[in-house]
Amino acid sequence: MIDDNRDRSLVEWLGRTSLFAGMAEAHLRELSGIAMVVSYRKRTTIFSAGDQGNGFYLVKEGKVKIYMISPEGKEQILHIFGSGEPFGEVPVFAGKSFPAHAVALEDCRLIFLPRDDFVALVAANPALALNLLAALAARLRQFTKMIDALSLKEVPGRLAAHLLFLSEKQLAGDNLQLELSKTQLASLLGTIPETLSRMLSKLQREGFIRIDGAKILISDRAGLAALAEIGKF
Amino acid sequence: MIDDNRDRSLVEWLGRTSLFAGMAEAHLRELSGIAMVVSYRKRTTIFSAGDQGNGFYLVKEGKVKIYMISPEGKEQILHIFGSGEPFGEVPVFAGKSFPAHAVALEDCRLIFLPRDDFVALVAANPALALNLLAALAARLRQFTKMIDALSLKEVPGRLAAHLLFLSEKQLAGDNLQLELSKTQLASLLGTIPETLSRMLSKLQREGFIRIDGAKILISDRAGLAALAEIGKF
DNA sequence: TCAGCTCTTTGACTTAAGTCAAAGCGGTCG
DNA sequence: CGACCGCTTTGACTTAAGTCAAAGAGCTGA
Repeated sequence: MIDDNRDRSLVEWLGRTSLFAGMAEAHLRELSGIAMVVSYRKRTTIFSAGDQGNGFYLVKEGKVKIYMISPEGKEQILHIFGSGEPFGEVPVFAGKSFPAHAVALEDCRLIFLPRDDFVALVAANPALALNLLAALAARLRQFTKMIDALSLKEVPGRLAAHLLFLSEKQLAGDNLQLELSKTQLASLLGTIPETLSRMLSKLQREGFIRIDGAKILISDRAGLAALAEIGKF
Repeated sequence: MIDDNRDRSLVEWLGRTSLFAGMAEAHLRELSGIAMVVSYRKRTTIFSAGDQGNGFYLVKEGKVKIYMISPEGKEQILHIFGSGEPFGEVPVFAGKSFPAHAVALEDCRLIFLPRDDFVALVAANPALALNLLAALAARLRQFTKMIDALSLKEVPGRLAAHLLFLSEKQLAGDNLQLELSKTQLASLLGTIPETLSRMLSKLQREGFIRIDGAKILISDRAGLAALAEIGKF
């Protein structure tokens, strides 16, 4: 679904994403030439683990969840991607298929960049290559933290770390807002809703936080930081 | 420690690594011009999490372990790298510091590539950039599997998957050889030696494998595959 | 060769977190 | 408005895996 009317604004938008920041106008035009804008309804599958990847995506509007599922149905969320973020690049550069599933968490508008055209563009454009390397390296760093958390920290530690991360990201002092349902947050933290619920109560009982639905107030930041650090009570 | 006498053979060796395969001779020469050969004794720290990364490494000889440690001392191994494999690239491209620790598992000879020189080379060399992208994407895929295993599979499932992986890698039919001490293997699988020992016995008792020290014979490949798939007994 | 390591195994026990079940709480859509 | 459906919470129970302790096994080097 190529939409010629929007080429101009698409070029501008692409230039503002971290992936394509700093690219010459001419290259951005080429890029927009190969880009396809596609839409997905909430809860629609974008791709599944094992699918062949013929290109990758950039979130224009909406939110996308990348996740894995065990045969018994337990879900582990790897990422939640929002506007401006790329996903699905692994098969483009490493070959093979997608290692995880992608689903639209909300109605989405995505930019799809077909593999071959895109690789040609990367080969001709060092700045783009370096931006991509930075993006993948940042994601490796994030996965490293996730492995660290899953393997070396208990649930309260992971939760504390996540709350501190959110508070930093939202720049709202000690107030923060959960951006996912508690069920989804549990899945992101590698646990289940019941356990998450108990741990949130526990953190409140011990005076670290104050819970009001999806709003949380950090009342003992230092304590929370200590908990995130050592990984357990 | 630049060793001019070895420039010729170094160029040839670099050209045979997957990272630099397919690069023009001229570029390989440039590369070897910025490369420093450094040696580390067994058990020596190469870098620690949090250290500034001024470049990255390529294993020439020996084995390197990349790992994290919890405050209580539990270790989680992320990778074991051998000859020809690069490590420590994350801070080169994503900025910031190393996310994990690196130690020499054996006496090692490493190639160190300083950041700035190397980035310039990447910018001038699309083939190199694409090789690097492939390497980082492959590592992301591997981490995805690791997160899947840690979060969605129990220890026997992870162990079964690892044994099948080893058997495939070693191309020795149903015979395989553990390449790490069982303590280190436990740390790679996200568990502890006692648990690993019990699970190996259990797999043997149930007829999946036959253990003889570090040699293991797969006696029920299909069963092991099923176990690796569903993740638990 | 044997003293002193580290690695591995086994046993008894503890514990974090998952399972199962049920009740409460909201929204929202006929 | 009210019935339904999904999300959340709570309680009782189970279980996988970690902890602690001790004994064996295997190497290594004096």
